[in-house]
Amino acid sequence: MTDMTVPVSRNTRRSDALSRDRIVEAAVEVLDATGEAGLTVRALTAHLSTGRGAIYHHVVNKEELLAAAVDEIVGRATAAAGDDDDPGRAIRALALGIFDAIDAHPWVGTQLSREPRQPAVFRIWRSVGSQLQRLGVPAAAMAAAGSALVNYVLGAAAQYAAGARRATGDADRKAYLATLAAQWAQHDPDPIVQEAAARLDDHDDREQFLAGVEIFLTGITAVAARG
Amino acid sequence: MTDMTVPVSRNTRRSDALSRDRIVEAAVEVLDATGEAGLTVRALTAHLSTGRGAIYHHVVNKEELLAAAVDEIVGRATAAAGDDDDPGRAIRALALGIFDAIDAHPWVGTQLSREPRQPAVFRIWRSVGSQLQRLGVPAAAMAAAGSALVNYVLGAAAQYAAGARRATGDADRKAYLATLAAQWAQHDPDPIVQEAAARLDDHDDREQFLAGVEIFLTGITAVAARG
DNA sequence: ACCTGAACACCGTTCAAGT
DNA sequence: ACCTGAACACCGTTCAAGT
Repeated sequence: MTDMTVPVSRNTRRSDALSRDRIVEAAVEVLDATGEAGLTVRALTAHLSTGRGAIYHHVVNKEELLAAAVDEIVGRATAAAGDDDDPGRAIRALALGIFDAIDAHPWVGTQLSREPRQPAVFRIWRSVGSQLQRLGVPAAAMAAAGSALVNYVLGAAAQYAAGARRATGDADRKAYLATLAAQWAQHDPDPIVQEAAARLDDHDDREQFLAGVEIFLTGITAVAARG
Repeated sequence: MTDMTVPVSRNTRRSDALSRDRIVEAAVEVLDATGEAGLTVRALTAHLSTGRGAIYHHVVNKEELLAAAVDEIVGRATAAAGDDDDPGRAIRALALGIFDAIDAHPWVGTQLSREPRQPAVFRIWRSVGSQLQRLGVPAAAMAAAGSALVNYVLGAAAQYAAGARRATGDADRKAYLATLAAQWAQHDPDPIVQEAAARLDDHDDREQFLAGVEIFLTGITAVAARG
């Protein structure tokens, strides 16, 4: 069993005033160290060495806190990938940035698809929309194109997050996929499932995620051209 | 004289043995009536008029129970939409079947994207895979095509579920989308967001979901042809 | 074998009381 | 104003005890 305890803050500057930003930062640390289930108000107050009620002085409730933590990570990812001259490359970079953020912080993937009205989702919509516009997608097709890409990215995020949750790093992920493939193959005699399982066993899901983005880009270009 | 024997309970099914199927059926009823948060072991035992521990005689834990409830609904949806001669039409029907199932049972949408290793997700993979095969997607492209489509459907499922959770029926959903659009527009001055919000206000999300399926089908066909 | 329901080890959130 | 921590109203799960 791995030790799941969160290290107590290096130096108890209890005299610092608590703030929303400090609480969100602490939430990210607790989530990274112990996962979604590990973020309890009690764990958070222990990490900040304060009382439970103090949290509620700066944050409405746990849901809002989680949304803020997700937005923190997604904000970094979208900011890091926005400055490519070619909009197609910018979209691939944006998608990969989100993928890698979820690989590093699996709780982000799960939380992103739980609530469409959260800041982080607005942020993704905005980035996707601006790149699709630069790509030349006409206004009439924008809503369909944007939601197709956003839904794909969020769907993939949630699915891959389950793998990343159990296994971070390349080797671990390969092992996870092998197990998953075995489970599928055992669970279902259908030849298509068997085939998919066999391929799952030795593919790179980061590459597969990108292949999906490629399919979308090809589709949106063709649909926009004939629409 | 009237018969004075008071029936202990009109619900004589109490004497029926409890079974896994009966428990799953009851879980679906509780979920439909009170939503995800309403499915507690206590509520379920009340609905079945039994003790808490009895549940654990037939079901491993709450997570497995939820997965079984989701599979029940998704099973009906995939069965209803599998017999079209044209694989393209069959895929659209399959996607719409899942969309409508989530509209009627919003908790399905949220739960589907939470765990890739659940029976309902296998089921969707299987249906999608078999139709893509009939569509002529070569084996080498199958994993990418399948995961693109499945991830899109699951991502959309989760996003639309949030709308359906608050508003079932056409009029309510329109009202929800109008509120969401207003919230976006207020939250963000970016012209692209403003544009998206304006369109969100008067579109049909069922139609938009289908437009996304169309984009992916077009992309898959084009990529498979040149691959 | 199947079921019961009290007990256990947790939750998020509130609020009178302190500084 | 900001913080504390006991108290409240819940959870899912277990298990000795009953039939």
